Amino acid sequence: MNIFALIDCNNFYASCERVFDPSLQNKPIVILSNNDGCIVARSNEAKKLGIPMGAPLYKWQEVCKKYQVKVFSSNYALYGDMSNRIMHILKELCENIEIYSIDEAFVLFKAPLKFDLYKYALTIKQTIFQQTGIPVSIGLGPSKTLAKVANHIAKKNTSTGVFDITDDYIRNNTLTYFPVSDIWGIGRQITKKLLNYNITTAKHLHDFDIKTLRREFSVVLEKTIEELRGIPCIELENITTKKQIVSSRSFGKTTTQLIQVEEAISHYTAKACVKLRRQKSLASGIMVFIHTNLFSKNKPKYSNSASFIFIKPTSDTGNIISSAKLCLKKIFKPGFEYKKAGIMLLNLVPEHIEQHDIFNPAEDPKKYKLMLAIDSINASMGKTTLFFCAEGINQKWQMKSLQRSPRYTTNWQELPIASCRKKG
DNA sequence: TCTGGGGTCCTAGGACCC
DNA sequence: TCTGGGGTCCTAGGACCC
Repeated sequence: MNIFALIDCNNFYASCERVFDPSLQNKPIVILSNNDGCIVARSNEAKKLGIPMGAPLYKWQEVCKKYQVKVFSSNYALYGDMSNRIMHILKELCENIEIYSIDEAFVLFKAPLKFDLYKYALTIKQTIFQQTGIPVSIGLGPSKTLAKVANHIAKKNTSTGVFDITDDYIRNNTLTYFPVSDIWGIGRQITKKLLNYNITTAKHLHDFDIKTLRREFSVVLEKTIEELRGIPCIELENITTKKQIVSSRSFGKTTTQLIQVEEAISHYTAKACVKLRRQKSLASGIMVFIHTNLFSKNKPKYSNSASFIFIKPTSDTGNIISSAKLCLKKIFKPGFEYKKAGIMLLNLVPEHIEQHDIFNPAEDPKKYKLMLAIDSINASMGKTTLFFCAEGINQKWQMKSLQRSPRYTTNWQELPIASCRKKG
């Protein structure tokens, strides 16, 4: 039997902060979303205080003060770099790996297995901790969904941080106590609907007549049930080319000025184009959206979007920014206080498939080379070394990030300093 | 004062065709 | 009095994930 493993970092963002500041050990930590708005990650100590995931910081400000919770802005330069290091180690230790998110990866161990998988999982865990300082948990099972379940258990109920759910007896036992809402793919809406069938645990779902549920729900739930039964339906994916690329942000401060929204849109477009070229794709179109603060009770609300289809797929930042600006002009209405804007690159196609004909000659190769040159300069000398004028210089709309820790691993000025003091 | 950002997949329903 | 039916393609929106 093939076995899936899910390797998941424990409280990843909080753990990253701790690696470089050991005084944070055993202290409650929370990490904020972009713009310092919501709490998006918590250490175990913070979870114990009852601080929920996704809560706006201002609602928990007092609790944070009272219990001296350390509050950080998100530091993606640091988290991304730590993630790369961990995935690199995994690739050295395992053959078939799918990077699922910044802090998670699936590994497929193909039958016949020639070694003790449980022991090997312990080795993986120890190696990652030794080389990066990040603790991980590992779940093992015959399907991805079961590996996820096992990972949950590994995090909460084991001393080793590894749990294997492959054995039938262990699986049955575990599913009996596992809430249906904790299953991968079962969200709030489906949990609510399942309650009508008295399904509250993973075991209930595992045992229920699959055809009945198929009629009421979608094929997605059907697959989940099969997976709980140990029949893998969700394969390991190793392609990481995106089908669309989104770049959007809330502004640090609202703005009524077209020029500022234009700068922001241009900046987001430039960022998305870098990603586009990195995965060697071309975009067939762009969608631009803007809106005011949709939570505000007393101010006028407005939101709108517009899209533009290119004559032929492209990855040229200059051209795409011009199209983005055209879209923005169509939907921008003066007098509103804009809070957020963003763009989406649509229908991405691989570079090499691009069809040329006499009416649509290939993109100017010089322009393409220029783009690659800009990308490589920015990659080696810092993201903002070269940028398009349209992105603006003041960038008054830039997000808030007041409590970011140093970018310990990616910025020369912010490297951690080791000092030794002489005794006596 | 203060409410994230970036993705995927599936389905229903409309438009259109013969 | 009676107003087809089947197929495809596209899009918007919902649900989920981290």
